[in-house]
Amino acid sequence: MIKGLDKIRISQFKKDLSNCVNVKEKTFYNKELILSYSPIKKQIGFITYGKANIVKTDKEGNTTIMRDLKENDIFSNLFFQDSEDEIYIISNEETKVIFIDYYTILKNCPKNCSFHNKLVLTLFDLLILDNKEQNEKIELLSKRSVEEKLLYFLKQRMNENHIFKVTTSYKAISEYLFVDRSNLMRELKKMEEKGLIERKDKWIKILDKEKD
Amino acid sequence: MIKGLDKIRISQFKKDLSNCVNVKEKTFYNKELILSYSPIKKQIGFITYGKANIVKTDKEGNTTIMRDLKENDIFSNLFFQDSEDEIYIISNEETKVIFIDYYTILKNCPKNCSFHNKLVLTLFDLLILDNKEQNEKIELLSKRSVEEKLLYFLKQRMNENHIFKVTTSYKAISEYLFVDRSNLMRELKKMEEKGLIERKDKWIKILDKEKD
DNA sequence: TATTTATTGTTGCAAATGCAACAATAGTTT
DNA sequence: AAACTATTGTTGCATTTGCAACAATAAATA
Repeated sequence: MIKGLDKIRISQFKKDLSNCVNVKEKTFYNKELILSYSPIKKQIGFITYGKANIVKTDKEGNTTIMRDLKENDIFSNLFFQDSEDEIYIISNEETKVIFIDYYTILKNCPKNCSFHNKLVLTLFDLLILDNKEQNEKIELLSKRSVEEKLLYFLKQRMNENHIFKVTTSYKAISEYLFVDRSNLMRELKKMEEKGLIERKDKWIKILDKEKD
Repeated sequence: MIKGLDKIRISQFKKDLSNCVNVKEKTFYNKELILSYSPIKKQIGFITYGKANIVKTDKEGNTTIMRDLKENDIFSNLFFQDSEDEIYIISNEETKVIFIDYYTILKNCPKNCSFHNKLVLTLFDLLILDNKEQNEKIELLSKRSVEEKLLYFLKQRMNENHIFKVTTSYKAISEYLFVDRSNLMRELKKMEEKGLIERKDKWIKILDKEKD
């Protein structure tokens, strides 16, 4: 899960955080607004528990899921562009988040504590991780067909037994892939006929046909 | 151009860099390999001059342009996933790059200099900027039609007079948008007929029809 | 439990897209 | 200048896609 950062370091990070800067952990329930764009209040959030989505709403009111966020993921309204579309972070279930004010990171620690530097370095690592995940999404969206998008998505998320369980909904997946839902269903059927996948309700087994 | 970081800070950053850690500025000419994926040598690059592309090549040999990079942009092989596809950074013209070894940033500065902390903070800011640009690319790719993709792309890059000059080629743009080139040309013609744009060779004028 | 709401599954159809193939230019090299 | 190469412009066509509309389930709520 966390490749670049080990768990010990993460848990130490959480402890250091409260030592060093003023942080508050907040709990959100399903479908609550965690953070939205703000040109003034720049915050970094760190998910300690649960799941959330970065959701975009354009001026016509169409919403799309930009990113999936999970435990140990970092996010910030710093990342959002000043745009016509509105971007929110919405909890997907009970979610706990630590908020860190951006400017308290930038300025030197008032307590001059040794944590501060470490804090920045860890945030740095987390940012790099986030960057990687964004790259992944760009790769996903670079796929030309729904089949390719879906296969990439599934392979990225399947377990050791090549099984992926739809925990959200097919609707949510279609939004994440930016494709039409009904077409996604049609494509799923085609892929099953082709022998690329097997499907039972919300379980999808990816049959690795691609050996070269 | 650089919104979050002012120019003074960037130029100070460059000076500090050479004071603090071992850096080398390298010059690349057109279409040279600047950086590729490496699980061992983790480097961060900072473009001081010129333009470059992040280019992906899949196992079938299809190449696509993942990102555009320009002066003051940051990049790193840290951002790349361990994947079947190969990712390179290629210069697009004469390009100067400062390389910083990732691990020299993480460990404390041997000289214990005050620059070190500032260095990390600036890198932090640059990473956030990069993150924003990635978000922009995700937004671009989230558009469903070629017309929408193209309009988003053009509006993002047009000057005050609503003019965009194709400095690279239409081919390169089609690769950047992950769409078929011939279709892009067709779409350009349609958009001209619709009165959305005006076009003369490599100049495109975006006519802002969208007033609500 | 009955009712309401959300999701899933299906299909016809028009529109958009990618592909292939080729001509016309523009740009480069010999 | 001639030859070569890369880019641009065009088109027909098969395929893919999104849209709309509706039925069948499943899930949530009264």
